[in-house]
Amino acid sequence: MRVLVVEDDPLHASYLREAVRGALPGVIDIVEARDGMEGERLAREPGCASVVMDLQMSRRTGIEAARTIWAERPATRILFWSNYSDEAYVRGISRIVPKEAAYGYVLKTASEDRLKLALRAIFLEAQIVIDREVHQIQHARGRPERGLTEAEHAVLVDAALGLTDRCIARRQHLSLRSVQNRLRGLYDKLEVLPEGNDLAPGDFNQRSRAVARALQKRILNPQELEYAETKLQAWLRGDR
Amino acid sequence: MRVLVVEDDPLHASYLREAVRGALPGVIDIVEARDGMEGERLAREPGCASVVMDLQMSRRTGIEAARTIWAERPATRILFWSNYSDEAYVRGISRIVPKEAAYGYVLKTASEDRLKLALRAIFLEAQIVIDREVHQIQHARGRPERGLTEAEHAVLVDAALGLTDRCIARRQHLSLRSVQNRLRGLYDKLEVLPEGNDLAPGDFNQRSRAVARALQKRILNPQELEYAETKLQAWLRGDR
DNA sequence: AGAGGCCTTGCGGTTTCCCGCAAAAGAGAT
DNA sequence: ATCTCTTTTGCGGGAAACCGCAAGGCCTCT
Repeated sequence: MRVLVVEDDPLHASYLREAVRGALPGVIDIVEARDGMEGERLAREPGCASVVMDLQMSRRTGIEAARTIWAERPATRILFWSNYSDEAYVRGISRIVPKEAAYGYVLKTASEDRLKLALRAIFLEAQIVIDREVHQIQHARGRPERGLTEAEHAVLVDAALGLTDRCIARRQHLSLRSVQNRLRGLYDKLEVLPEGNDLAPGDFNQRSRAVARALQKRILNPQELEYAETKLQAWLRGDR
Repeated sequence: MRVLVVEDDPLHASYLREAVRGALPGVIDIVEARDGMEGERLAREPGCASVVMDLQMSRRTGIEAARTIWAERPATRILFWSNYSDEAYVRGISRIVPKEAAYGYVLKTASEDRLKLALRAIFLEAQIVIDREVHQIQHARGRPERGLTEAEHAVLVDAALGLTDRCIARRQHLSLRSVQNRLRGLYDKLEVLPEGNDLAPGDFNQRSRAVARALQKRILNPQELEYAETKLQAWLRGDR
């Protein structure tokens, strides 16, 4: 059995290496990559069906790497090992995970035992393992009152990138008014206006405020926006 | 001699501990804090004039902790040890460092020797040590054509928080038109409109686009915005 | 003092955003 | 089928953002 470790921090990488050796005695060799780009490349080597992946790396995010890995070989088992449980990450992952894949999401704050348990469950038993803190975010997204719809999220991202209502409408195949309606809903859900009383009616530009709130609430994060930006550039050139 | 280590990642903390012991044989004891809050408290202990500080911690940023530490005892020597060299960090630090303080900024990608050298230079010799990569950003800020003025930066932050032009004007003690002028300058410097040709004239909301670009260029980061948000809330309640 | 720069401010006009109102178009339940 | 509930779309208007133009203030240099 071969395991690929994708992690840019050398200290964390060596810690992971020890944990993998301890948890999985059957491992023959451990391959390491220091960013998503390299990880994608090494994942193409034969017999590399088990990956431990850090999110938040410099050159290429773990989510982007996982996207291409799963696109090429959907049966690959990936354990995401991250500092944070931002909704942005959770949403990004749950959008790309294929039905046939086993995967996991373990926080770096977890104990070594939890990590080893997850390694065995995912790579040996093909189970799904999600830290509770992460799972709660996943769960909240399902409820309509909490969390954002996929559609709302898409509009939010476009607004955060700095597109006008009209351009968002073209991109999402909606009318101008519908985009504004979606935004209106976002302003409510993100609690753009200060609670209850309106001491400061004209103090907030709701559009920009919504983006700020989404960043505060970890619904958006800069890495996600960076990825969305490259897709936007492609769209601006190609389609329109 | 006593050294305070403020670092939320246990792996990095133990690495730091070893480096401090190796570089400074005269160290009697090493105190550790796992976030900025705890760091501020422990820094008040007597004889704690040397601090190694991570930026980017969960509960309270390293910059915030450094601000209060230096406000209370400006002679404290602080070595910032960070993953990134974002302009947002560099700007934040250079705003709060007192004249009489020795300090340093070393990236986590630096070798162990570089780290040890910096520890000795700052804590024993009271020198200033800045990694080259960080220093280049500091330098670019001085030039007027590159980088943003303090005034422009303040307006940018307010806009990113979602304030209207009018509200920014009140906050910065400017006229409405001046705020719009500053924003206009920002739109140029941040290259809000796609280069040269204007294929898409009405596609961008420049205000939101400017924030997105600033995040991409690491001129703003979410932690900084979070701090600015608390200051904004205080201002909204108190002054106005 | 005068000239040239830069920053600030005001005026006026166009565009975009924001939103109430209401009609049309599904989706689902009884 | 009809009756709801939700979503989408259009219309219209008030507020904010965006920007060219120009007048005044403050600085430096000669």
